[in-house]
Amino acid sequence: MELITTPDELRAAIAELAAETFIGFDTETTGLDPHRSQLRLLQFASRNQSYILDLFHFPPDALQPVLDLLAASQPIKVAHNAKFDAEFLRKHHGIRLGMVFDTYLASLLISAGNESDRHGLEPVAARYLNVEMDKSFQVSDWSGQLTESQLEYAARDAQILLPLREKLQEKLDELELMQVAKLEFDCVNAMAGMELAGIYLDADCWRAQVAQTKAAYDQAAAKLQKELSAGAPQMSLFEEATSSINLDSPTQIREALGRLGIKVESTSEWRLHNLAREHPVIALLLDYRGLSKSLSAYGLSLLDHINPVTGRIHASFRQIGSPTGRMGCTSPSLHQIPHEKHYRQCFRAPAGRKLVVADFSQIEMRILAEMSNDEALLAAFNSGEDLHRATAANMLNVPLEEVTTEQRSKAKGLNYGIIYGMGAEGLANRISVSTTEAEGLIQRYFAAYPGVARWLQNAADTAVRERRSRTMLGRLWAFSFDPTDRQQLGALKRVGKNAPIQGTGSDLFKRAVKAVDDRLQGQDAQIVHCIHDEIVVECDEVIAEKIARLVSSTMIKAGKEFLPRIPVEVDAKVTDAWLK
DNA sequence: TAGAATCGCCAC
DNA sequence: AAACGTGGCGATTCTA
Repeated sequence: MELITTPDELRAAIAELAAETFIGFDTETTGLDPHRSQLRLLQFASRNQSYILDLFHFPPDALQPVLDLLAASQPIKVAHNAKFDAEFLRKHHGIRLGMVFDTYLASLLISAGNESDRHGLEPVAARYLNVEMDKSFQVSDWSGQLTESQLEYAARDAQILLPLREKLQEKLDELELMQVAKLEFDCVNAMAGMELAGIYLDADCWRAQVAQTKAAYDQAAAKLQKELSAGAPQMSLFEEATSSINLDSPTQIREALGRLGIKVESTSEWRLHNLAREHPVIALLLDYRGLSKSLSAYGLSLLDHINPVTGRIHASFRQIGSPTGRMGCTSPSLHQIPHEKHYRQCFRAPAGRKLVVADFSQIEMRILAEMSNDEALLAAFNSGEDLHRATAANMLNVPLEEVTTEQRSKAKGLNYGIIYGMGAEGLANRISVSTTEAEGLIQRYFAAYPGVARWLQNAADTAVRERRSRTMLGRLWAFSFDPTDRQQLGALKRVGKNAPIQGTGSDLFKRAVKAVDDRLQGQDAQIVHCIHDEIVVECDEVIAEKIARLVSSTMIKAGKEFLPRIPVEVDAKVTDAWLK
């Protein structure tokens, strides 16, 4: 291990590192938030030497060679969760990390959805190299005088990455995951940029929204409490004041309903929904639940996530958030903000700026058409007609213009349900028809789209036979369902149908995210949010229309790579707030 | 009593 | 007494 303390030593180290194909790269920082913490150490490893650069004791104006090395596409930087390091480099030194091999993402891909595998550097090194690493220094104080053992720890982290990459590369090749790995590695910079930028939330707007909800909630709670207590035994005023029903407790609600003569097995929404018309108290309960959810999940606590330095919300994105490759988002989960206007209008563009909200239209149905090669479905998309209307026409063998609103709505339910492996009962529930009618509809659907029927059957069979599935780019999900268990077999078939579609959607979307992020370089525009098939960009208002066209065309081009036989449509809007 | 498990519900 | 997929999160209830 060599501690670099002078520009001369740095030049020599860079010369050696630059000659490599791969170098290990890691950083130590004084904290986890790039906006509030400092970069302390940069650690590099070549095949035979490791270097540490202490940024607290090195002239800042002599750093350029190392920044150039990091920004260059060669050598490839091997890092564990490179997004983290990339954010600090972008924030404090204004550079984008060049080509990376991310051992964290590689490990996730190789695990193929196995939830028991952990993916920190320590467990990954243990799993693939049989090396025991002591990570206890990770949380040590990296802001003061560093001890020799801290430096050794730091160097070791970078050193292990090269042998780890070799092993992971072997596995990726073996499992034919290199294409999807490349896709993921290429997406790291876009993810880093998005997290670092964050999204602006108008706090006053949000507070007003919460206050309004709170008032409605109080009213609904009081009314519901009164109605539910009607069946309770007579109580003194004191008892009434102290022993009220906990409206958030399914158990207590069930008991209270029972006293009113309404017997229910469970108080879940789908079960209560049909009873709401018959019993006003149930409608009241559902109303209360909506407001309660709104206050707890989308209440003032969201404001706690506003970063004091930037004034914006920097959610944590997980690039591979599920076995299908969809991203995950936490702290807060910006993926589950309701789309009612009073919530989303608070996510805004600051003064002088605009948001471009762009999403792929019906992308999973298009993927189904492409993968299944179903002639009628392909034709439906290529005709440019409304998909659900065309589906209804195909199912009922009637001309397009004769399709009624109700028929279209049922066809829509089928189109969405089918990609989740839905059965007759599920469909019946969803579009409010009898199970018999639902069975008939599904039969008609498969008669209209026989290629889809064949593809779905094959996907389910393959899932049961091989207990795994792949996307167009080869992303793998090894299922842990037990096919001898009846229920799990059902789930296995449904996931077998859905995973290739949803997963290919992820592949396609990530290609788009990377491409859009690349195209926005050098412009006053930045991706600030991603939700499965939607990209939100914040930019200077003067260039917003141009950016919208750029984002849209870039997304379509990325989509076309996956869907050569189907038109790809993107709805892109320039707005002041996160609204469509 | 703290953490795990479950319920219920938001997104795509 | 559900079973159309993927997730996260807050409140309640269970468990040791």
